[in-house]
Amino acid sequence: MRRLDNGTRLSGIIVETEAYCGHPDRAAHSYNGHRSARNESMYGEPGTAYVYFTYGMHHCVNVVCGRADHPVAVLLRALEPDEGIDAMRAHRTGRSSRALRDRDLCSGPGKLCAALAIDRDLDGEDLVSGKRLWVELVRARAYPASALTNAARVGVESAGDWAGKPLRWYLTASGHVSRRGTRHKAQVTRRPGRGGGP
DNA sequence: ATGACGATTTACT
DNA sequence: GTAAATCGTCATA
Repeated sequence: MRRLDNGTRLSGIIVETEAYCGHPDRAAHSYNGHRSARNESMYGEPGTAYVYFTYGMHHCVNVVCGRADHPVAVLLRALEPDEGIDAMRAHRTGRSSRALRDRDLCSGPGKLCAALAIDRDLDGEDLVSGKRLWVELVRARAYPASALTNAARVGVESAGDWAGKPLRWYLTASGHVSRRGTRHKAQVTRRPGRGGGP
């Protein structure tokens, strides 16, 4: 993923994602066909950015993957910082003067948005041909399916049957994923289906 | 108009 | 481990 922020280039390799599967997915903002000004971009063309604001202080960014009017999207949960690391650190440094390590800059959906200066102003951006924020295929051959871990999504405990579905994907060996150091339920490494995986 | 609640992060015990 | 921070959105009145 790359960002051009007032002339500063910020980029990172996507190492963790989660899928949100539209109408039937109780954890998705588009559950049961919910549609409002907030999530309108989920109903856009595939490749559209869906950026939302949550908990009164954080932004999260998704890549819309379903056809127009099919509100399916993939949440970007972590990046391995690449370009513009100093600028990312500056964006992430809040009150604490303690310097963050590289692996803490983008290891969460809210963190990566702060690091790349992503907010609602970028909601609806075309991530294929956008000039401010876009996704490129990089180093694709370096990661065989066996390098991926497939697990339950984070923060969707109240989503009933959908809470436990293995829709989170991350590079097993990456030191840049979210929730390091916390134990989670049994994870199953699987071969991704068509279009699956980060 | 009012109240509850987040696809989270951070600080603190 | 638990709790606070902080506000747009949505359901209810």
